[in-house]
Amino acid sequence: MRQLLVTSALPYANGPIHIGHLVEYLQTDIWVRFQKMSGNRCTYICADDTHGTAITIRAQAEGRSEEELIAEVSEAHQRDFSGFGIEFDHYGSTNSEESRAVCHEIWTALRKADMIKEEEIDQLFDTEKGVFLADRFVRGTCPNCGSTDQPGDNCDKCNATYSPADLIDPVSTLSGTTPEIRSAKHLFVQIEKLHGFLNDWTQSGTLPSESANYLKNFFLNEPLRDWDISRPGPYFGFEIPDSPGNYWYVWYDAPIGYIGTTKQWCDANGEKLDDWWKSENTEVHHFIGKDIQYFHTLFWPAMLKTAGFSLPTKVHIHGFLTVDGEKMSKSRGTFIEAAKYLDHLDPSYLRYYYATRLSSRVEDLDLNPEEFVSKINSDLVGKVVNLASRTAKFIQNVGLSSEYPDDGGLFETFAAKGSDISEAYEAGDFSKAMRMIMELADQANPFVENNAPWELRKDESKAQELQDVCTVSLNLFRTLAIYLAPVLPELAIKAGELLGEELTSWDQAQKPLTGSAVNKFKHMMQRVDPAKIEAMIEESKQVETTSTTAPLFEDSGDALAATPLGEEITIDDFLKPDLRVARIIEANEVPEARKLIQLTLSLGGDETRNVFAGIKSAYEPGELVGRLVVMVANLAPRKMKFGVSEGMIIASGPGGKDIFLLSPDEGAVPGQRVG
RNA sequence: GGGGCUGUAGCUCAGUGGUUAGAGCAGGGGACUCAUAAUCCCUUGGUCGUCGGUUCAAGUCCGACCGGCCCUACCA
Repeated sequence: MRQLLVTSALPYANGPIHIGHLVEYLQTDIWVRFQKMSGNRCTYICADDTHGTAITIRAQAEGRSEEELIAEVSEAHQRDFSGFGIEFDHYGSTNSEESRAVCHEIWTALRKADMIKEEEIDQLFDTEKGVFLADRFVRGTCPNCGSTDQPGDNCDKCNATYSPADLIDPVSTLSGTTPEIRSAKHLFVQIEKLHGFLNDWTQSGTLPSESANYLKNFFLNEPLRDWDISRPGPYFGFEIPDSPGNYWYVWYDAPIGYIGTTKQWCDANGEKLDDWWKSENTEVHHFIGKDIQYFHTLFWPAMLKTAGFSLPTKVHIHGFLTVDGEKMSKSRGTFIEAAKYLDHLDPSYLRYYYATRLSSRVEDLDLNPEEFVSKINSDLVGKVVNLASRTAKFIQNVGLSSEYPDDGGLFETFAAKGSDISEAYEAGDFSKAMRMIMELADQANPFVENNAPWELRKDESKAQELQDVCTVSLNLFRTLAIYLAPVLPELAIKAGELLGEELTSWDQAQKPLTGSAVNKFKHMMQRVDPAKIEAMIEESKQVETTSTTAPLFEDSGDALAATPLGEEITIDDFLKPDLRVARIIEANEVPEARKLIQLTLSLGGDETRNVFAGIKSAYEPGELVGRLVVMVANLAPRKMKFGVSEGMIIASGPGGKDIFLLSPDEGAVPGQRVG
C-alpha cells in the first residue's frame, strides 16, 4: 500500500470558485478517489490562500477586516467544492498558526544556509493609501513606445519590460493619485545557489516533459534571479521575525500552506507531520495549473530541499479552460461560477465531461456546450445507465442468477481491462480511461440486443435464460460503475443501491456479483436539458460586475470638481420631488425644435404624461421607445412653445452628445416610486 | 523578442516508423420497442497545416515556413 499526500493549488480568497478552477479540483478529486479505491492511503489537502494586497483592498472596499472577508470566502469555497463532490481530507487556510510555524521553520533553514540577502529597491508608493504599489496597481505611459495606460511592469503594445519607477506619468489605480518613488528594504532568496539541484530535479521525471523543457530553456539556461519574497508593511500576511516591518510575500507562504494544513489534519487525526512530509514512505503529489508552475517547480523545491522536507514526487500540471474555444468571458456569460452551475446542472455532468478531456499533458481544455450535452446523454445515459434501466426490472423479483452464466467471455473482457484503465487513471490520462470504459460499454448494449430479454420474458419456460441475460447485463453495468466511480461517485452509490452492494474497491470489478437481490430501478441520471445550459449562461451574463479581483475603475475627479456638491438637505427635502419609474411608449421628433424630443411616458395602466426632453443631441427617438426611465412626476406642468410638458426625465452629463439617461435595473415597473 | 505546446473527418479527439489512417458525436439509410426518442445494424465523410529532408517504409523522426493557444519571474 502506498501512502500519498495530494494537494490542489490553494484558491485565492478573493472571489468565488468558477468552472475554470474546477478543472483542477475535479482532476485532483478523481485521482484521489481512484487512489483510495485502489487501496492506497491517500490524504487530500487544500486551503484558502489568504494573504496579499488584493485581500486588503477588497476588505477595505467592503468596510471590514481581512479576517472577516477570508472567513466568509472560505466558507463559500468549501460549499462550492462540496457541491461538486470534491472531498478534501482537510481544508485549511494559510492564515493559521500552523502555517506561520512552518514559515518560520523554513525561514530559519534558509537563513542558516545563507540563502537570504537584503537589498534596497525603489518602488512606487501611494501616499494617500499609504502602501507600496505592486506593478498591477500602477498605470502610466510606456517609457519605450509612449503608449498610454500601460501596467507597471511591461507594455502591452511594444512588449518592453521596465520598472514601475520608469513609467511616465504613473497613476495609482488604488487612489488615482500620482505615486512617489520610495526606497525600501526587501529580502531575497538566492535560489541560484541551488541551480544544480534544480537542474537535476526538474529533469528527473517529476514533471510533464513539456514543463521540464520549458523550465530548462527558459529559466535554467541562465543564472536564476534572486526571488523577492518580502513586502514592506502594511501587508496582510506574516511579519518576518528577524526583519520587523517586513512581511513574507504571499507566494512564500502559499505553498507552505500545504504543510501547515497537513499539520492541522495530523493534529486532528493523531498523525505525525514528519510521517507525511519528511518520510521517504510518503509520496507528495501536487496538482497545479500551468500558470504557477515556476513557483512549484523552482522556488518551492528549493525551499523544501533547504529545510529538509520531502520533495514532490510528482507535479501534475494542467492547462486552462476555454469555453467554445475562447477564454471565459463575463460578457459572453461563459465565466460561470460554481454556485451558478449548481443552480442549473448536475455536478456529475461536469465531472464526467472534464474527465473525458483531461490528459497527463499540459494542454488547455475546451468546454463545448453541444459536446457536453451529447457526451453526457449518449455516453452516460444512453450507454451506461441504459444497461441497468433496460434490464433491471425483468429480474426485480428473482434477483441475480446464483451462478454467473456464460456470456461469451464478456465479463472476462471487462475485468481484464481493469488494469489498463487503472494505469490510465494513475497517469492522469483520464480521457484515455474514459475512452476505454466507453469501448466496453459499446460491447454491452449489443449483448442485450442480441439476447432480447423482452422476447424471453414472453415465454415462461425461458425464465432462467431471461435471468441469465439480465444478470450479465447488470454485472457489466456494475463493472462500468466501478470503473467510473472515481469520476462519478454518485452513480456508484446508486448502482450499489440497485444491487445491494457498496462499490468501494477497484478489485470488485474482478468478480461478478451473483445470487443477490435486485432492487427496484430508480433513475440514476437525468439527461442534460440544453435549455438549462442556456439559462445558466444567460444568468452568468448578469453577474458581470460582481467579484472583481481589484478596483478596475480609474474615474477622474473632473466631473465632481466642475460641479461641487450642493448644500446639505434634509430627508424631507429629498422626498419632495416624486420620482417615478416610467416607460417611454412614444417618442417623436419636434421638427421646429433644436434640442427637444417629445415623449409620451407611461406610469402604468392608463396614466401617461407628455414630456418635452432636451436630449435630441444625444438620442434618436427610435432608440428610446420601450425603455424605462426615471421621471420627476410631480413637477408643475409648464407650457412650452410646442405644448405642455408634464414632468421631466432624469439624466446626467454636461450636454451635447454626453447626455446619459438614468435607467432602473431589470425588474422595475412603471409607476414605482424612486427613493 | 525569448520559450513551451499545438495543427488528423463537419465537431471533439485516438493513432509504440510497418497492410488500405481510426473512434465517438453530428449527417444519411434501415431495424427494434426492454429502456430517460434510449438501443442495434449498415453507411457518407480525410491531399493527416504547407514545403523540403532522413528512411526500404513518415500522420509518426528532422528542418523551415504558415496558423492557433499559453508562459515570460514583484497579480494571485
